[in-house]
Amino acid sequence: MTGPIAIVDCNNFYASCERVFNPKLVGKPIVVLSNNDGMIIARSNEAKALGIPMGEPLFKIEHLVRQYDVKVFSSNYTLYGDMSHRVMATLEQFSPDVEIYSIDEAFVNFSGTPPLKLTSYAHEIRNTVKKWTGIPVSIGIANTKTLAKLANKFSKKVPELNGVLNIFEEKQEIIDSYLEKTNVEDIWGVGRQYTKMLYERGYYNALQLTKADDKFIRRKMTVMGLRTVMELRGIPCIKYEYSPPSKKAIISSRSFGKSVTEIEQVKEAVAYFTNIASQKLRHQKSSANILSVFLRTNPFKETTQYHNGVLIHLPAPTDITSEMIEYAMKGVDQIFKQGILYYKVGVMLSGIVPTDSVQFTLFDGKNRAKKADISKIVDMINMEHGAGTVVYARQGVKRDWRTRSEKKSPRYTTNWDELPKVK
DNA sequence: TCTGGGGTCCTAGGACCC
DNA sequence: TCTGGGGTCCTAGGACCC
Repeated sequence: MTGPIAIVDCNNFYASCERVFNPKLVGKPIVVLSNNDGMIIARSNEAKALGIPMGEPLFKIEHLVRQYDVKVFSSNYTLYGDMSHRVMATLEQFSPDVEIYSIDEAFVNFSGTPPLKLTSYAHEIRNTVKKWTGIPVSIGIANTKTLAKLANKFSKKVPELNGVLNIFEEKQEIIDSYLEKTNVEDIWGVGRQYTKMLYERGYYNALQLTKADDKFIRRKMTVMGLRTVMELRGIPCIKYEYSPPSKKAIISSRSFGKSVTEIEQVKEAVAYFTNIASQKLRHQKSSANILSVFLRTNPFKETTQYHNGVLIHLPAPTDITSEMIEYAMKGVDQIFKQGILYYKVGVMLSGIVPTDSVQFTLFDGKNRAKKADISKIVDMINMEHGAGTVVYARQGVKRDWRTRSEKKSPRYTTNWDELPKVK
């Protein structure tokens, strides 16, 4: 049995979040920057209309910013994360089966809704989300996830649709007309490399792709590509996930606000990222078998390039911050080289297992249990009193390697001191 | 001066085993 | 001259997503 699947996608999510608490920004071009205020990662429609591309470094569009008074923001993930929760909670009022796919998108299972009512129900959802959270969303509905994503693109692009396109059990010729109007690079699952390959072989739009030979697709695009093509044909291949499976890898990394050369600074940063990663690990009640540390220079600079990483197999799966920091420091010692301008470091935890399956060995004794308790207590204090209330000494206090973020909006919804003021 | 961070899945190839 | 076959596990690298 296959029912209708909807994708609900927030329009220009980060830019919309900035706008919710700052009505003066309505109608103004807005861009949001990556960590370090480096490049553009989100744009309002007005900014898109000015021809500002995604992923462009800020310095390359300074002239546009000045000329059109573009409002520029550093990314404010605390705000976006909280707004995301509000949107998702609203969706859960309408269906128990909400699969949160990313910070600004969710698949919603509509098996229980009569097909004739789908479109008006989607409009109702759209209006409610806007009213309750201030965030505009667009909704695509179809028989498969890939077709729902495709419908979603049109719901955004075509103003007459008012933010909703439903092609569930639509006549094949109507679906074909949408497929024909979709370039291969706009298909979910087709990226830059596959686009190039497909163009070279004369496949330009999604309709042509549905008629391609399965063996050819399998050979050139692996089973993933074949799944995409099947889904375009209306055959569901990509599962609907009710509750997200635990993460199989957890990464924490960031580029520095300035070049770093000293091993002590690298160690502080690595300890900091190890702490972040292990908190995420405990949050999903998991332990890790493998910890890897990596560091690299800035690939855009012409200084001596160096990148290296080290994979550390932990003697037993753990979720204890202090243990992980210890191993991470040894890892840094192994790969750190003198005389290098470091630009980015990070930590990855993998080989992840549920913590309840981990047995403490006879030799661990009380000491280890105590350490595990300390990690949990630190988490609790930081949750209650704000992140960073208690930190591990290794992380340093000065942290002058920190990321730049000079144009950040207040944490309107999560920080007592930064709530919007009533005049 | 200035170019993100955090994930997923698949495949090929090497090491090793019997 | 002739030099197996099948399996597992691991890692690196490449593709994709937002």
